[in-house]
Formats: sequence, structure tokens, C-alpha cells
Amino acid sequence: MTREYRTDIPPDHRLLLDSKRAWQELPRNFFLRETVSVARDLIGVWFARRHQGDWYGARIVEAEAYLGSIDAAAHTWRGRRTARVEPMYKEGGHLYVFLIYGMYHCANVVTQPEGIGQAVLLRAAEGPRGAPHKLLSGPGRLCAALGVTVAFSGIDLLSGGDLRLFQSSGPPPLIGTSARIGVHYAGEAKKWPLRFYDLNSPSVSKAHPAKARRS
DNA sequence: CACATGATCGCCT
DNA sequence: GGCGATCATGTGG
Repeated sequence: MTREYRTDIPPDHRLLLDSKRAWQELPRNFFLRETVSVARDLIGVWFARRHQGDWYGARIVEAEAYLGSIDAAAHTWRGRRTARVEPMYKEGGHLYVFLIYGMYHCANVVTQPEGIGQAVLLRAAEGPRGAPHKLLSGPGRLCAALGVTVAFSGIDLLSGGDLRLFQSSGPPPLIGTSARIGVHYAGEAKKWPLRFYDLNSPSVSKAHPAKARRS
């Protein structure tokens, strides 16, 4: 029996967003670009979830690019096309969610035009006001806090639904770069510098690796 | 601080 | 049948 994954899991109440602020969605063009650029530019963007009429969300502080058919770390390596990864081939701006280790979910934002198979993994975020750093530090925790499950895989983030991305505000973040986390199996690709994070955020999923550099 | 391990299940070979 | 884009907890230095 396949387990039932729900779309109505409530987000953490500490992530309630300010309804007075003029939230502005990212345009489609933002996602139809080089995946590395999208990953970098997603730092500072708000990932938001509507639940029972209220908006919850968090500011993205860590993300990783996955480069599709040429990338041994990507689920679409060598052009693999299965039911699970099919959402990764949709047009940029869609969502790809997968289940890992039988208990955690990972959320990805699809990039590039339809048919390419590239995406950006959302690894960590900061809550509004003073939510605890641990709450959103790591891809599994981020999904748990916002109630994101595989039931959302394949949705369009620009279709007026319950999951959306809002533009960042304030000064642009100072961004660090490193190899991706947890892809030891990926051969040469495990060394590629495709992880981006906010150098000033205490919510990144792990301490900055020694090799990390400003970029 | 640095590892080491178990949990738990869908996916792919 | 093996294992993973993770996390919490435990041990030891």
C-alpha cells in the first residue's frame, strides 16, 4: 500500500507572515535561466505557504543547483525519466518534492524551459521575527515546518496556489559558495561548487565548510 | 568537537 | 534487495 501524503499539514505557527507587507511574486522569467544563477538569486527570497487563509513563510538562506543529465548528483542524471522525477522536466517555476530516507521531504524549484530537468534544492531558511534557527535549518526540517510533502510535487508556484515565492527585500545578502552536501556518491560532480548560502545567516544547515569561499 | 548509528520506505536495478 | 539531495541521538576525546 502506498502511504497517503497530505497537503493540509499546518505550517508552524511561528512562521506567520506580515499581511500588511506588499509581497511581490517572482516572475516566470526568473526561473527560465541558468540554474546556477537561479540558485544564487534564490538566497533572500521568501518561500510561502497558505493554510486556511493565512500566509506562512521563511526567507531562503541556503540552496543547491542540480544540473540534470550531466550531473551525477541529480535525480535526472543521464536523462532519467521516471514517474517520481517527471516534475523536474516541467517548465521553470514548478515544484519538485521527493521523499528521502523514508521520512523526510525535500523541496526543489524547477529551472529552465520545459524538458530540461534541472532544479534548485531549498536547503535552509530563516523564519520571520525570531523563530528558532533549527526549525528551518536543513531541507527536511524546512519542509516539515511549512507542511510541504510529496503531495505538492509537480505544482506550479506561479499558478495562484498555496505555495509561492516572493521577492526579497532590503540589501542583497552576502553569499558564500561550497560543494553540495550529502552527495558523496556523485563522483566528480560532488566537488562542483553548486551550494549557495547567506554568509550572515545563523540558519544554514551546517557550519561553513573549510573550502567555502565568498563569491 | 568529531564521528557513528538507527529510523523507515519508496524507488530503481 | 540495496540504498538515499536527512536528522536526532549517542559515544568518546
